[in-house]
Amino acid sequence: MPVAALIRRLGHYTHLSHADVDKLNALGGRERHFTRGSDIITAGQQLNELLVIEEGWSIRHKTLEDGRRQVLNVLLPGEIFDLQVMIGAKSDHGVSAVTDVRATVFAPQQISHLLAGSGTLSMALWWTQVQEEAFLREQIVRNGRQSARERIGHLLLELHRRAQIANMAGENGFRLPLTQTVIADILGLTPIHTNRVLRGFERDGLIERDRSYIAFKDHDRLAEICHFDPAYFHMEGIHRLSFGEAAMS
Amino acid sequence: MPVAALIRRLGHYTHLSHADVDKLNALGGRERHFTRGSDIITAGQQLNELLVIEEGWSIRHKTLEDGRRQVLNVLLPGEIFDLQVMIGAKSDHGVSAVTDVRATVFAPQQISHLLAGSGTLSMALWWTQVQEEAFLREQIVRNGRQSARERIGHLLLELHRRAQIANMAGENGFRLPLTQTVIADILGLTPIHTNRVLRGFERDGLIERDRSYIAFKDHDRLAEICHFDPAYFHMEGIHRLSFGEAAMS
DNA sequence: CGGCGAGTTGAAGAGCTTCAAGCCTGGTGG
DNA sequence: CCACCAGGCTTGAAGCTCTTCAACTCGCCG
Repeated sequence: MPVAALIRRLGHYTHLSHADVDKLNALGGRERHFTRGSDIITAGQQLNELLVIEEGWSIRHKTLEDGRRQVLNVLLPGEIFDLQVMIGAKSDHGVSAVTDVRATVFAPQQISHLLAGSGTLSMALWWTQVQEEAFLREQIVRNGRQSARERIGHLLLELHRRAQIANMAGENGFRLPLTQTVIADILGLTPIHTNRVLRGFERDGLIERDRSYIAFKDHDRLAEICHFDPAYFHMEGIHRLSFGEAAMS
Repeated sequence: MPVAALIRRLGHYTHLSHADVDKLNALGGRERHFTRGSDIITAGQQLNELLVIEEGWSIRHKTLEDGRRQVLNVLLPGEIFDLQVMIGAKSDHGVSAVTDVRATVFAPQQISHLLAGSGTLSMALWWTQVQEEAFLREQIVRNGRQSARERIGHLLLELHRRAQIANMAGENGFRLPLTQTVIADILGLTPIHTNRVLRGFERDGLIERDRSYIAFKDHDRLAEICHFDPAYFHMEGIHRLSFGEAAMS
């Protein structure tokens, strides 16, 4: 099952037929491993293969000459089918593994054929793109107009939900293998301040932490404080098959 | 020429054959006008038509319950072919006209057929998506890790370049019909501070302003101060036709 | 047992916001 | 033709959030 994580993710919002699942599994693809801290994609690199994360956490990021780093998004299993590959562009940002990562690598042509061959799968893959773009937009709103407290709470709630979709989280808690420095780089803050806010959440009885594990003690109140509304996840499913129909015709 | 702006934009990075241009023009599409300040797309709206801006400036934006607004991106002529439409999703953000806007409206099926029918056009349209996603990413880095001064300069340089691509700007200046409040909402700042920084740029001889016109007096120095590197525009052109080939097969 | 990466805490200060008020410009109506 | 109004721009002063600098602690692995 080289793309089990992708199949699981797609299954959360659409029904894949056995035939579709078979097509995905038949893709084959090469398995690759990345160790904690290593680069999966380097900024400026010519993209000629397509990657799907199977296991582990990674981040898209960009660094200024003076060393300031901004994390663009966190990548979980089932994610990272990148449009940039489809036009053979150079990557404008890097991707790094924050834990050990297992991924499956495809040739872009394999995906092209998939898109041309199944309406449902085409839609499903466009949906993954729509969702990732939505995460980027939410990141802009969060970092642009929310306070440090709101940002950190909002991020925790988003990652918890995404971890659930990837089958990596329970009802009220999850393992978050990101250092406070990485969290700060996601949110445009300093690690020091990130630390203070997290401790504040604990003091206020909103969360509990044990090593990398985060437990929500009052999920609803936290969601209210942070204005967390997961509508941007676009989980409502597909409503039209416009592109798929055309691709099949 | 209902899609002249789109054709112009695509021509900046790839060569469209006469046949391709004819196909684009044959799309027809319905012309729509929006007055300054009106909504083009409302957050939560079910998307069932596809829009290309022909003339005027607009913004993607999202507003929190308490009124704080964040602008996600600025849209110029030739832009806004939105993946969300292709899967019939509800929009997770609004789009508003900041000047009077003229746009062309298509049915998603028209674009589907286009994608299935021409490799070059498919690639060209994917490229527009790649570029828009790159603008979002750059927005995250800018707002997350740059100072107010850097952000404002960087934004001015980006918009100038994009205005050039849309044939709306000269070598060293352009008309920027955004109020300082909108600029502040793009950059996650207050209009007051935005004003102070702009005046500071004038005092330092970096720019001159006359009503909505911005002139760069020392473009290179400003670009250096703001770490502006337009690599993220992805203007280097297309290197592979993987998707297009498949779509044509 | 020593060292390293990550987390924690304190104190001082910078950058940006908030509140408040005045000004300028273009458009409107008497 | 000009008074007036509204929206946007400008400036000042005070204050808060977050950063910066510095030091110490904790847990883990060799």
